[in-house]
Amino acid sequence: MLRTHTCGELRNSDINKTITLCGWVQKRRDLGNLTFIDLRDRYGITQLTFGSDINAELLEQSRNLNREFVIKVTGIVKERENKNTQLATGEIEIIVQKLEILNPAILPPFTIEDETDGGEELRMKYRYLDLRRNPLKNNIVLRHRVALETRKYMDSQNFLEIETPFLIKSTPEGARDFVVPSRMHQGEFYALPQSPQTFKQILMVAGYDRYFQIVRCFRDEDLRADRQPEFTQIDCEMSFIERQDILDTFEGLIRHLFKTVKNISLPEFQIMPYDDAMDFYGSDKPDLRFDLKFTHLNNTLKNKGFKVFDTSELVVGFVVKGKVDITRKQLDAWTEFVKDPKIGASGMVYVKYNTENDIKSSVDKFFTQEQLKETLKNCHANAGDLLVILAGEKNKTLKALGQLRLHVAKELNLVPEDTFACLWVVDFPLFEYDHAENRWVSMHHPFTSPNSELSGDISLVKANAYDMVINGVEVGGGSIRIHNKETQKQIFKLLGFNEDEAMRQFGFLINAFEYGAPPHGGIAFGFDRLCAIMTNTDSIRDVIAFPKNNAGKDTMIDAPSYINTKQLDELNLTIK
RNA sequence: GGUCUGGUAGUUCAGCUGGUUAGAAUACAUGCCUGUCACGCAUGGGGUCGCGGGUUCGAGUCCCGUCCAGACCGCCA
Repeated sequence: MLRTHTCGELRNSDINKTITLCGWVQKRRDLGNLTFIDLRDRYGITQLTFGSDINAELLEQSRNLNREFVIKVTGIVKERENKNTQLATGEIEIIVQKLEILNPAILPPFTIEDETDGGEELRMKYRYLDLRRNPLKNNIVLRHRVALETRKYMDSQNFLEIETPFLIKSTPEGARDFVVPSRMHQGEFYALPQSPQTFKQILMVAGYDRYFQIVRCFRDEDLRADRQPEFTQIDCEMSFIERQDILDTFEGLIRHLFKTVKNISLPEFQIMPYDDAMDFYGSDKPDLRFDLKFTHLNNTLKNKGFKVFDTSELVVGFVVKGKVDITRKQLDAWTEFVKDPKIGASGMVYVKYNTENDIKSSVDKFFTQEQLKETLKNCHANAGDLLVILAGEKNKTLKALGQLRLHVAKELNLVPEDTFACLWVVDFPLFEYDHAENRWVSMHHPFTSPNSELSGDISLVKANAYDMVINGVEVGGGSIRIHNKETQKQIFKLLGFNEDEAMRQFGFLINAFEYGAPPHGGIAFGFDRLCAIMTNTDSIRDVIAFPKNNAGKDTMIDAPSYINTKQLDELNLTIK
């Protein structure tokens, strides 16, 4: 060992000890005949002191120490004349007796500080420097602890962590696969798994009735702040269970993680049907940290002579408490927001509940004070509250109002910090219609079991599926699976697979089910998203050591990149 | 595939309706300084204004194209 201690651990109790530290030069403060150096490692910062009255030669050498030099010092721990309460080691300093430069460093392109001056692009290219910074380091440490506590909890619940292959078979359903050409079987390709879905179900058939894995998954789709081409899931599956067992087990996991990692005791999770989530929050992943719950207003506002409402399938709104004095300018901005083509509403109506006898709205011409008052009463509004209303085609309007709800909450600072609103959303539709492909597709995946018979209007069939939502982010989702061959065939048929095709793609699973498949179900958590929520960051890049950028590139190693002709020849591939 | 925003010193940015030698902060270098911890003070170096084309007497600024980055839509069973 080159060192006796780390830069984060020396305290008053260590005074007069001779110690050796290694680390990076964070900062030099040169006062002439006295120089201070902040020495940094993973554990913290310790101040080194060089003085002309201690050792003039060393003082001279200390002047050569620039930012990010890697050095080793031996010295005596002394109590500081001026203590620094900001620093864990702020009561002591090291009077250096011996200095060794282990490695000099060139000037870093941005400052290695909590508040760095570096932009995103530079920080990605020099990720090893970015990772030296506390905010990122703390995230990486938290991620480790979340993984560790996940394993502890899952083990305590009798789950086995079992690895599944990365080189598997491509299936056209769902997201695009990353493919890997096979050299030994030219013209054939492996696919990287989008999830270990089929393998974990086969493990259930194999009798490993409680499986989990912290596993990398791959999807070749466009990226977002919360989407990476490779990402990590906590993938889980259980046999001989019902939905409630899954909800209990994994609410337990999340509760354990928040307790052990953040010392937060989460309240009990709400269970909300998908239809309610859409009807009252306009989202299948409602953010329940704030209210702004919708009220449906067809009864009070439709067929009263206002054409826009009368011709709309749905009139719906939400109350913003105490915001009656909001400016016209802001209301106009909200209107513009919902009229944006990607939101898609055609306008916004507001009602200002000034006092009992003074109600002002943008539709005063069409409604009486009494009608407006009744509407406000319906919404449980009080004097001083503001009501905003959208109208139009039902699903579109609900989603638009849901977007406005998030926008308003953010703009008016209605989102409390350090709060975690967790819920289960259940009873999703089993299918949704893909207008681009003109066919029904699974909303979750084709192994999800239905809640009812597969007859009649299949758009009404609910899935035995569930999502866990925290602060408006879908952190996990799963379902009770189909373990019955006939149901599975029926689903494939409804999805437009012919039997040959289904057998070619999923024959191994269908065959396995014939050898005694237990009733089973599972869930997968987005590990990166979970860590992002626990660290209060918006981008999962901040909790991944080496993420890809917006375009799916790793700018540090410069990937993806071209391969040479020899490699292409071996694979019998040509680039067009 | 699309929409929007941005690209100016090592870095983060300012630079108005086009008009002298493109600025600030910070970083860096040199000098001074014995209690700093965002140390201080003084001095100094540092620019292909992303790239290409166009308009103009004149372009960092306007127009077209292109590249790069970020956010979003599509997409993500």
